[in-house]
Amino acid sequence: MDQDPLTFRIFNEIGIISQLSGAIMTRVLPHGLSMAQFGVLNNFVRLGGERTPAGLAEAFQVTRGAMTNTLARLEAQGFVDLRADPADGRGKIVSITEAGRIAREDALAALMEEAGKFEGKVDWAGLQEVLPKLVELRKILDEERFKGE
Amino acid sequence: MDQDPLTFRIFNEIGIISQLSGAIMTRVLPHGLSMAQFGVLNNFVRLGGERTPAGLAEAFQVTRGAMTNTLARLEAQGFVDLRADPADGRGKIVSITEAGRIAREDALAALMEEAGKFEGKVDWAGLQEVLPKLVELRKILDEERFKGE
DNA sequence: TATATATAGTTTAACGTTGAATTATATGAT
DNA sequence: ATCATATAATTCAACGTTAAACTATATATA
Repeated sequence: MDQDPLTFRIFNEIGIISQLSGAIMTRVLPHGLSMAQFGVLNNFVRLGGERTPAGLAEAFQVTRGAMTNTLARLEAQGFVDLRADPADGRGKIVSITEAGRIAREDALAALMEEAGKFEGKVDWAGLQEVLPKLVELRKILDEERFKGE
Repeated sequence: MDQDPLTFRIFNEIGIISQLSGAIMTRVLPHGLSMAQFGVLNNFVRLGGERTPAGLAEAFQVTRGAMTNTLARLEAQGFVDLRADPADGRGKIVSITEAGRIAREDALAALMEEAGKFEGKVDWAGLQEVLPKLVELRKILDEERFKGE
């Protein structure tokens, strides 16, 4: 691993961290919520208002098919509400339900508690410096997505 | 997103980068190789010798079921060879084939060429500082995996 | 107004993964 | 030597994802 070029090592570490953190979070989340589902609920609570499936898909960098799936599961659990868009026959409008707010609250608490276990172990100050560089890298990769279109 | 706690923002960026970089690499890889498959071939070339499926699974932080799947696909393409371990009736021994070496060579070239497109755009010097912090974070998450066992 | 093109959402097959169950073999304790 | 336990590998169902095909509706152009 040590002789791999920097690029690979970075992406390799990022891939593993993504997998491990996702596994930990999923294990901790209540109400059978996946990270994708929690993300949607959290987005609704933080930003308020309503969304279209297409808007959510774009916000989470995910295909519309994936968002259809996530929303269907959230709806089945009663955590979001889907209704036809009166202004656009093709569209739907998504909103969070009261049960969804509660689930999100519980989930946030569980994630925070889990994060607490890493306090002291992890150099958060160091990671604070890392964040902007990750953001920059993400934006560059993101631009590349639309090059050939 | 800006009001999420640092933890979430870090893991969120990492998750997106993982997804985007994986998509780009998969698109670029020749011979129908997935990243998982390339990783195995690359490991063989860099480190030489032979491996057991269990050893590979551990090295790549993946379940044995996943490695069984990856190896089956590599074997079907003729890129690795699987044979019974003469010293252990349960085990198998995996080795890379000549076709596997060639595929790995092609894949590495393709990945390098793609990486070249990001030269200049990405602040690699800055990312060099990021790497050790990612490694540290990964190790801590990794330890947590075995806590309750 | 008719027609072409774009967009919203869903569906489907395939992928790589997990976790749990299963089979086969090894190892260790009594 | 037997029996319990551990380990190697595989299989299976489920998940979340993608890409592509599809249906339905909107929009723009000729």
